Amino acid sequence: MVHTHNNNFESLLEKHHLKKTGPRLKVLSMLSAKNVATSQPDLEGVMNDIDRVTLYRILSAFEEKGIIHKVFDLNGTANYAMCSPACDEDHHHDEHLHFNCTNCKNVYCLDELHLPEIKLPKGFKPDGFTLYASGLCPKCSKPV
Amino acid sequence: MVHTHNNNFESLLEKHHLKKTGPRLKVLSMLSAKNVATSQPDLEGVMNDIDRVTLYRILSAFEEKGIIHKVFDLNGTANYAMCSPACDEDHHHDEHLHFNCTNCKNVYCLDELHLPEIKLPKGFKPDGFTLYASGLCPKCSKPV
DNA sequence: TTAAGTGCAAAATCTTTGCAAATGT
DNA sequence: ACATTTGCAAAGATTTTGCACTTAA
Repeated sequence: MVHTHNNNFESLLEKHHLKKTGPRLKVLSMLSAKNVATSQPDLEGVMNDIDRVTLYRILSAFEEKGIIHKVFDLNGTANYAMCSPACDEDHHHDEHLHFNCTNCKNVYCLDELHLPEIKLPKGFKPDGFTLYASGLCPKCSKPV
Repeated sequence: MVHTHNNNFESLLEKHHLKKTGPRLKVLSMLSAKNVATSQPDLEGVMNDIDRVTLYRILSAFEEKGIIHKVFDLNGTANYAMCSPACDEDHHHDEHLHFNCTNCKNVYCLDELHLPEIKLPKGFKPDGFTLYASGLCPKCSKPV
């Protein structure tokens, strides 16, 4: 996966015709520092210098542009993660696989995995799949 | 409560040591009338004679007892559906398959389907899977 | 009778909107 | 200079809590 520096963040913003502001760069570096999706509350906690409303707006702008994507965890709270390069404004990944750790509560985006083919009952015309698995992540399943 | 035939709803409530009240029976009949999961707002709309708070409490009691289960649609809103008989207080289904129609917004619970086996990266110890598919449901995919 | 359930009011959250001041280009 | 973006205040929406009244058992 890409190792992103500030320069990459800036060009990412440029690419989407968004101004390179402090709050936006901070959100980008927070999100890409983690390999897990981050919940809105957690983000607020870390960015206590950024207004809550600004955060909402940044996240929804990023989502609209295909820079990040939103995933709801098993409690229905929104978590955000960087999109892989395959995502763009018009077409996000079709298949997402998310892992929700019941111990540390982290949400892992396992975008690179392929879902096996799933057959639905007659008449259902799927255009995308999202799989949630819950259980223990590698860190939490390690023997102590 | 009116004396009635021993219908399924009443024995269901009895079984879980819940009193057979009007609001509860109404929720049960609403939910089992539909073969799709119903959102909280939709439920409120139909049950405008029942207090909103009462509805919250009924739903969470039912969920706790394993009578219904909650499923978040792709917008993160809670939808509720009757549990299959395999659900109980301690152990809901491990595998749920939900279909979210992008046209009519209905959420179908396809509990009877089996997920193919999914292999996760090393270290992940899954204990349950939930699959969301989005697209067109049979009704909406029918040619007009 | 009495514990459980309901309804209303009110608090606590969460999310959106409007607008003036600040900032990037 | 100009359009965007931010921060604050305030409105809306959603969910929870407290308490008195009602009801099923």
